[in-house]
Amino acid sequence: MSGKPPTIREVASRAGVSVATASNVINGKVSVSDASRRAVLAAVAALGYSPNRAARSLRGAASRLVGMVVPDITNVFFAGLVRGVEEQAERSGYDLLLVSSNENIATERRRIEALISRRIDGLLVVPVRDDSLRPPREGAHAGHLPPTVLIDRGDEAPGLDVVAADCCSGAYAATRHLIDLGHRDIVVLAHSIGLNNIQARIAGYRRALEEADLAKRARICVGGHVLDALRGSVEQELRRADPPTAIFALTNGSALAAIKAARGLGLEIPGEVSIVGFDDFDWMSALRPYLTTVAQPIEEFATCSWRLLMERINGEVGPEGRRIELPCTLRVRESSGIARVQPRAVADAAN
Amino acid sequence: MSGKPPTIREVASRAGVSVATASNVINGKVSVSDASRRAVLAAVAALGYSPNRAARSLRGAASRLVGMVVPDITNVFFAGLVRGVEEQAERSGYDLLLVSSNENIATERRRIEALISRRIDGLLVVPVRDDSLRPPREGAHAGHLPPTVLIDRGDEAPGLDVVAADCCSGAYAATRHLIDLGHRDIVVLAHSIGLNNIQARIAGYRRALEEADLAKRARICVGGHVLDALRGSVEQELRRADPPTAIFALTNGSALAAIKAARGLGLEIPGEVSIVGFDDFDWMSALRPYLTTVAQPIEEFATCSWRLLMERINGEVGPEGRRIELPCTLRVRESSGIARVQPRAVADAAN
DNA sequence: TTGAAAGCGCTAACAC
DNA sequence: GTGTTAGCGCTTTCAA
Repeated sequence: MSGKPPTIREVASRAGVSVATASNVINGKVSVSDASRRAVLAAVAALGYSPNRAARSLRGAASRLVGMVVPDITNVFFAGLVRGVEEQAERSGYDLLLVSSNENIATERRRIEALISRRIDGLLVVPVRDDSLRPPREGAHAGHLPPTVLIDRGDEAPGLDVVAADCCSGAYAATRHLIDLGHRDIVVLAHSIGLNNIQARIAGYRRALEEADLAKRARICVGGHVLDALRGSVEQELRRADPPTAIFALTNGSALAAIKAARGLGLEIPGEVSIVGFDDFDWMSALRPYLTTVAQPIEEFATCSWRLLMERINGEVGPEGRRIELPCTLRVRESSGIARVQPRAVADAAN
Repeated sequence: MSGKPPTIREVASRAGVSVATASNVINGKVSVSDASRRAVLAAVAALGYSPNRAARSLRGAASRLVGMVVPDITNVFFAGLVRGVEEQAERSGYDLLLVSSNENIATERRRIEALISRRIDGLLVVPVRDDSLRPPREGAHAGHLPPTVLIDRGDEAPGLDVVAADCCSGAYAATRHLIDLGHRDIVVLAHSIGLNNIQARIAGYRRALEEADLAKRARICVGGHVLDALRGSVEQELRRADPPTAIFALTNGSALAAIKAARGLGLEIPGEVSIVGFDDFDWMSALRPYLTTVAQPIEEFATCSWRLLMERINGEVGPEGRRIELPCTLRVRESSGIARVQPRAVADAAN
């Protein structure tokens, strides 16, 4: 249909000027005579010319392109993050190239490679694992990463900044809230426990338990990434002889699994089992009961990580990695209530 | 930190071979001696070399890059679409560059421009408007679009394929279902009515109404893109002297608004008002009542649009645009029930 | 103010 | 099998 895109040379010849002049007009840096300018602009319009950015960045110019990697675009938390970052990028005159790693470390590596080979100026990553951005062999080559900021997950890696939530305090507050409501058997629910941020949430949970002399009753339920499997694990937990009176779901996905499990067993929320989730977003407000949850500051994640990235791209900071932790907010709503006194009896009655 | 990325020339000299040989090893096309191959591979590893794709595609090679544009990445429908397409791309050995237009036509144009200037091989777009991909001035320059497939929205545009759902039939089935349940006052809810697919849904609704001699009772409520505003519009509708007994929400966002409005007014679903939504996804299953909805075949959207795109990229089809409509599925669940007999009385009782 | 020409990293044609 | 080299589209000296 559209044949080959026109080059700057065609624009120049059509305008009757040299390519250098055409380039100068297009980039509007150097002073050009009004006649030339008009001619070039006319040629650009007539030809529908748009500069080949690949060639541009080949020549050494900044690409004004930033890559972003998230583990799962259908996760509302990551989607919100993307939206926030995109707004920042727009404002700073950058384009955002988004890819998803599908929680798969090989895919992640491959996609990042693809991004880098497009000569992006910077990289924002929610890594699959805390150490996935670390070079394969320690001490070996750095892998030529552009300025990079890790979000939500990731240890301090050499030269990489990390923006994360203060998950420990958030989880502490949630657990504390449950304990204050009289809960003694609180099970924590997670997809997996390999990630630092999940570990931090568990640490916050444990700390609250310890303070209440409940340390021995800590119970952690790990159910994997598949919704139905996760839900199955919760049901199993709920069917035990000594079922928990509260579930603290450490991610939005596990909160969903917890709700479905309780429903499936015919348990009232929060009457028979309280549920506290993580993250907060629109669709939760249609839930009955409305979920009590630990909200992460998505907007701040976006602005903060963008700021760090810009500082790195502009070379305003040293090589050492920085770590910023943003506070979470406990939003008490309807899904958490007074603990039932005799867990077992009530559970039996439900049958 | 990482200095300048190594070039193929450095790899070649370190391996003691020519750049051509290095290139041949890296691209693995031409036969190369084992010794050279080993040397080059070693150099690549040692240097952490990764080919500059910008330079590659500048040389004329396909970029194996496909761009995708969605109006709002936080919309579960679009997010699901992206996930599906990504899987297809992966399978075909393409990388996916995703950008979002934020339902803004200027942003859309700009981002597409950016994508094109990266020399993508193809483009997948859920356009902001049905005609946003049409060249500004008819008959003027084509704008040098690469092979492009429109998804979900879009008229037949010259040379552009369109993959959409058969919204008309889907909406017809939903309306029919409501009518069969005894509903006579069904209001349709939408963000706006400018889009073809929304028009098609309304057409299906009208057709069902006409068949039941209810054509005169058609009622359309348009509430904009802001959740709270939309919800306000629904509440207003529900507060009328002759309130509807059922709401047919034409998008997942408006379904959410409808639920919140009914809740806010203390109306039982489906006892006092039935709700049927559009789209289907995980979090809906935690809703009580579970939403009756018209599900669009997201997976098929992805596979089908990818297939069309590949056909275009490989030049297997003529220049005329194709249009494919995929069937929707009505999923009857809990939010739709028998219509209450005396709408007004019940509504009053609720106060 | 303008133009000629070098060269970014790479691949492909061609010669050895 | 391997090396030399032209040139992709662009920006950027450097001269005119």
